[in-house]
Amino acid sequence: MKIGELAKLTGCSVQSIRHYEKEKLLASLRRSDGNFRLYDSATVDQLKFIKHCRSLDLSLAEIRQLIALNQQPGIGCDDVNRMVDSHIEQVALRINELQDLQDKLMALRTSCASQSTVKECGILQTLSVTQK
Amino acid sequence: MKIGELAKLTGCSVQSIRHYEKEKLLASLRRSDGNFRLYDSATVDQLKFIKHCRSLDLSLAEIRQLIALNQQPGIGCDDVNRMVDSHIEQVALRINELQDLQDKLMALRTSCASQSTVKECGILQTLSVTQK
DNA sequence: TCTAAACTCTATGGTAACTATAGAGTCAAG
DNA sequence: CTTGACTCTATAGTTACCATAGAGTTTAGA
Repeated sequence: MKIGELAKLTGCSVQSIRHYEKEKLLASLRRSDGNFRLYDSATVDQLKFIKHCRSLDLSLAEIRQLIALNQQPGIGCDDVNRMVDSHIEQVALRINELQDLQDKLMALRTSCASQSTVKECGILQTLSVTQK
Repeated sequence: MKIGELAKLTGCSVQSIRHYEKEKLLASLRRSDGNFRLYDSATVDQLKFIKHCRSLDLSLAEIRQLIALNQQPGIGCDDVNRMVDSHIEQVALRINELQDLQDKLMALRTSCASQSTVKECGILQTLSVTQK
């Protein structure tokens, strides 16, 4: 099949697929006489794997690592566990950051009564004050 | 004062300051005979304002808007409120996304017993399965 | 006075994971 | 045999910077 059909089957955009190839996440492939990329059902599965990983916000570099690990069935999978653990940690950190941010934004929001003018706007005044 | 001192006083990097200038967040300025940028204490305040906004994750475009609004003291500040509200909404959305992600990652993590091999790794198996 | 260190300048390329575009070539149907 | 749909490569854009190169400026010490 050609790239357009692969895209439809997996829900990836054509450009993403070419991007993954450039980033070496998709195995080297055959080309038609007219230089079109040709794929088979194995590629569909590979791409779905990648898409699943991306939906978990794993980076392309991490996915590349997982693919490499996957090709050494015999070795221990501690590395896989470590990657997922560290990813969970990153996400937790980011959630905390965003919650702090949310608190600050809410506080800021209460500082301006609507119907006020820019001159008296508590938000702009607050933003002009040096942070602690 | 020159850019290095401004950077020290505000905690911004020299490059950031030059970047803000290019993005028209800092007013046009004087230059020394040797073409060095020269600043005064008003710039320190402007830059602190910008830094405060950035700490709230406002984009440079949003900050540019706030600065423009700030220069029209008489008009209503509904636009300011709207910006902050929409920002709060964006952050809330992102937090929800990340929490969903966190749940998925935790579930994934439980699918692999440590001491397993890659071949049997529940994580890799799970990732290979098509998503709902 | 000379010189070396510290500072500044502009311009450019890199980051992440794509999207969008241009300009050209390929293929299938009517 | 042509038109439209598809594909190709290469390039620029997104965001808010950071890093670097290569050049010029300033300042402090010898």
